[in-house]
Amino acid sequence: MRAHASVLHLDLDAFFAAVEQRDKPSLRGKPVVVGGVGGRGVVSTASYEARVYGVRSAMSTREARARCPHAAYLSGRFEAYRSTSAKVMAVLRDCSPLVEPLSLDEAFVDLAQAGLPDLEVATVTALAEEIRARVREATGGLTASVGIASSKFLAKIASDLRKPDGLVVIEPGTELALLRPLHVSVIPGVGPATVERLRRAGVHTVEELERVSQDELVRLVGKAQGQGLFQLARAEDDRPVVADRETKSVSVEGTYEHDLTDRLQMSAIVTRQAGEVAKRLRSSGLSGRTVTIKVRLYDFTTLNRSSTLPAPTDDPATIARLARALLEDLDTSGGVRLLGVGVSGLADWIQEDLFAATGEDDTPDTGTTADEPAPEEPEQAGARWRNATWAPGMDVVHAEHGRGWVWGSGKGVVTVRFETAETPPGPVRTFRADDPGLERWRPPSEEQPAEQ
DNA sequence: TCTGGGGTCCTAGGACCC
DNA sequence: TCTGGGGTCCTAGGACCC
Repeated sequence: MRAHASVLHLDLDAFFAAVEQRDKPSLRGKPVVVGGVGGRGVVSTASYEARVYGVRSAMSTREARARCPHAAYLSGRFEAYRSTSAKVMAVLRDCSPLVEPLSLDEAFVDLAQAGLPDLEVATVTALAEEIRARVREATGGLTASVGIASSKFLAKIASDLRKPDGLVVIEPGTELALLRPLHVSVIPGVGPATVERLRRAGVHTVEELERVSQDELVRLVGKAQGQGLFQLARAEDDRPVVADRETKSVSVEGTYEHDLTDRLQMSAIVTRQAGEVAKRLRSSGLSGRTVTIKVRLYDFTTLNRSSTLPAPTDDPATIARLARALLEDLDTSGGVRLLGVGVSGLADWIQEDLFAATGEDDTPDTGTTADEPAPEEPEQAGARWRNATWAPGMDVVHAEHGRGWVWGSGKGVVTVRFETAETPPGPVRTFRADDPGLERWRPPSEEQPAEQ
């Protein structure tokens, strides 16, 4: 917690719906619901006119239609939201270099970096009003709610207190008085499951939370969350505003109007999704080692299966093969309502960079000869199959080879075998890592069926 | 024919290594 | 022929956020 109220949190009001009303004047003043419009859709954003009828985010669109049949139901135009968001973020970055976007419609701004003459309440209030006016101007009339306080935690709570189109500055020294009477659910990270656990322990308000020992909180909700709650209940929060947070994963998923039962169709879907993930990875200059599929069964049971490669990839065929192989191992006979593919373990370098760094000599430069024991850490360049991703220091090789994969492992030795997504692994062969035969090895590809 | 899509973070168990 | 402790990586699931 800082001595001054110098953390600002900005939240655009009913953002997606507000963009639609801005761009389509006939929708202004009327209930607008943005979200999935199909039979299994949910509400993403409801305009304030729709909220009057009890329509809320995350509600099924079916229920929203029952509550407010005359609303306009729109599936959303994310390009418009992205470009509008970019204008808002530009306004914020113009005020302070330290801006942390949380989503398209939310961001923290560190006012201690804004170059203000001081951080008194009157000064930051004037800046906040200026920001709100500039956001309105830059976006063609969108309103924002702003909170300013001595920490991220309190700034976020403050921006929620006077929605929509509100501004709340929590004066330093008054934080606990404001916080104590509030319900624990105002604390970010406290959702339905945590509310229920705390309720059973007789805890409803922040004031009651403050009376629980740290050990007891850890027992109730786990180590990380328990320690976090113990601090937040005392308004203790020193988390810095962080610009440029790195992407950790990229994923694509889809829920289908009717449960899927056809394995071939599912296979085709994850192949397409893998392609979309790869495209987005490439457009961001990213690649990742772990491929995950997500499968939601007919009964809403959700399964994740993942597999980690020895080196990052952004190759659609590699991601698709792995995703299909993971799908093969699941029993989907009861029907599948959702399928998804994701890549995590991201690096901002890709295979080619790794390769370039390890050298491309035709003859691996190794200090060992054939009759010396293999070194613990092989120093020669990796095997050079097409798209190979093995390099010195790595203990597994993974490479694309013709119509299948080569897998192998070892320290000083490399064990290789050939497989495709559709066939079991072929015979195993072992080479010393510096054996030139490794370079010449070819899979028994003629025996392998072609990939679909 | 309840229950999206894109994310982040945490927990827990097992494998493996030293 | 008994039995460690710590650290890291991987996998699976769950809570939560917008």
